[in-house]
Amino acid sequence: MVLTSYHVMKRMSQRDLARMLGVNASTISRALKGENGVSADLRQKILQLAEEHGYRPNPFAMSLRYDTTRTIGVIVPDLAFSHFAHIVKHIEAEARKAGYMCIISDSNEHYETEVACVELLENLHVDGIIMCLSQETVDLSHLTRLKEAHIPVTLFDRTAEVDFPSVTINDIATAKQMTLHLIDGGARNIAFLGGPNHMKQTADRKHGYLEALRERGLPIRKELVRCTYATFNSGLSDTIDLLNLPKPPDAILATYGLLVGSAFQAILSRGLRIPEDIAIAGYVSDWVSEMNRPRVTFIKQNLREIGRQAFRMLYDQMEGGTSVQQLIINAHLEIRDSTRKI
Amino acid sequence: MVLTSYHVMKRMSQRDLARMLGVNASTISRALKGENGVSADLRQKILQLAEEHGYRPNPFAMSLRYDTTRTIGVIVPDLAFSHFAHIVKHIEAEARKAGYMCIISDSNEHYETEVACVELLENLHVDGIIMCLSQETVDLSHLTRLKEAHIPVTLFDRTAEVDFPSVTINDIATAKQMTLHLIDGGARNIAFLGGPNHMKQTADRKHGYLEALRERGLPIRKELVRCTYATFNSGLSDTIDLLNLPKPPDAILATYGLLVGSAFQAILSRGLRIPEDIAIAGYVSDWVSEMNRPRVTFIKQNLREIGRQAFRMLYDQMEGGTSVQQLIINAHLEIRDSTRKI
DNA sequence: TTGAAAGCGTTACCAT
DNA sequence: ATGGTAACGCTTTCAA
Repeated sequence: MVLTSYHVMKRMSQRDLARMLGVNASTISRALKGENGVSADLRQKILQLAEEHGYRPNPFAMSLRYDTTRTIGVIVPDLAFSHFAHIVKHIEAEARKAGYMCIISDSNEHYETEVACVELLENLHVDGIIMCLSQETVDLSHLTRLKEAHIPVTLFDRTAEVDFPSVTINDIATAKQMTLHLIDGGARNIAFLGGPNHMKQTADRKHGYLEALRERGLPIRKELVRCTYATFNSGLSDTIDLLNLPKPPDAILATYGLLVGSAFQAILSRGLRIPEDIAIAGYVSDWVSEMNRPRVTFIKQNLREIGRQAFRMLYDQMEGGTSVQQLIINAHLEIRDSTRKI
Repeated sequence: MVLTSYHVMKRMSQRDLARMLGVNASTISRALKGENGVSADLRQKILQLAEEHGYRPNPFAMSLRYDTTRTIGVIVPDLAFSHFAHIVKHIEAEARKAGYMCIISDSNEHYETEVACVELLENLHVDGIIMCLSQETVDLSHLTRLKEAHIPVTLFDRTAEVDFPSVTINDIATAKQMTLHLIDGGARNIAFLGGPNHMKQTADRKHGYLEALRERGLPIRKELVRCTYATFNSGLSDTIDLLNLPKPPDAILATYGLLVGSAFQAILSRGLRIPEDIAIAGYVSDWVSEMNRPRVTFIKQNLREIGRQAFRMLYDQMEGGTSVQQLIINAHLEIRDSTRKI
């Protein structure tokens, strides 16, 4: 076997300790677990010996016995995005506090990869999975399979229509707020850059956008609504298309950090000014907004809370709770320079 | 294809399959592993039954037997940084290709947390660990302990003086390049913002900075060199201090993305212009440079290659190779607007 | 070609 | 208070 060559020293097992002391393994187990049924004397000796030899329990023996791993899986569409990285960071911190380890996987926004990740995690017998769906994901059979196998799942950000516990922000309301803000700032032709239409998140945000237009009595210009599989390049060409329209938009609402980036690039490289010629608002993180010039008007999300709650919801299920709930964490508009005509 | 109702109850084990077919478990094992010693007939039946019932090997039984987990640990100082998130993403991708899962932990730049992470991973019997040291880490006993336990380790970015395989960029050369670029752009009083002095990375970058000054015959102004535990706030106050000097710097070289951010904020909020009043260059990712206005002159690192190579080096060790090597991946200067006087 | 049994580390149960 | 044994899932002898 590959491993044996460098694992020269073997770990101390309870059985080893038992042999050393000439007692039975079950006695060692009792002593180590702090159960009664061991004389104070013997327990003392056992604990000391274990300490001396650096005894560590073997988690695989435990997993094998109890079919629980105290490990959860986390699947994100793209770990390189600051948004997801932040959330993962907080999931990990929360999980560690509760004694769980995290296996992080990256679907790269691809359905096939996502399915493969789920399968791997399933094989690993993780106790539960927290995930954000890829943009490509339409078929949810990998999720329903998890449900059938009684493996707890919690979704965040991008959820499904099927019933799964989920943590999201108030997408409709925030998109509406942002759109109203743009309108009140003088915008009359607001473009909407979103992900694919099948995503509930996109649908919700578009809903909010349309509601705002309706509320202010503005016409819906279909050619200003761009919902496709979102990449930096798709955002770039969509924005260029928009700028080439006979009547180009005077504001852009981008539902995805990536799209804000490409919109910025397309606009600035054409020599237009933000916000004087065209305003931009979008769903980016505080940090991205801050680093950008002009600073981007954005929806401030509590990423720590999203991560924490996602883990808590998963934890509740792992502990036996079964109630399906949708948790909505309120986010709100933060106005910066990209929509403020100076 | 019928992995439904059976999945609901319990996982299929080889023993279960054996009972169903009225054969011995060892026969199932042989058949499933493609070993000879099973009639073609029986093997066929076994494979089909396994398929039908969605049999999946139990990794814990394997781990228990072989003391190998096909899991590696990854520890970063802050997953929320785009730099680390990118590297982790590529480590994960490479590991998955090789059939390894990743346990990601975040030390939050704290020594205690880092030690705790190492301990957890050790207990989990990961086959190896890839890590970037926290800023606080001076004592390396947790690493030498891993070495003694024959658990392969590979460091990246921030390495130690002790002999561990590592992947870094050419820190001295890139810092020198950047400094020369600033000088050649007219800067005469270049400040250096770094991490703590005990970090080899900081030492190397400072080395390159000083070498450039020497080469161009510029005096070293000690009050312009700020090396402390780097946080956004420390960077902020350091920059403010620098700006308050009787003879403030006309350029800043920041060795850490965070410090670039705080320097930007301090400078801009004082109403100074970049690069007209003060130039900035630093170690940020392409993406951060691009999002920023003005775009930041930076050292372009191949984060994918760093992640890939870090995993390869760990893999080699896990496969039995023992050679300690230091791999240096060349990065280079990318000039943008933050140092270009227009 | 197939079966039986032991062992990996741990614990629950029953016996002493 | 302690020992013995079986069990978790799988593989590896060795025996039939």
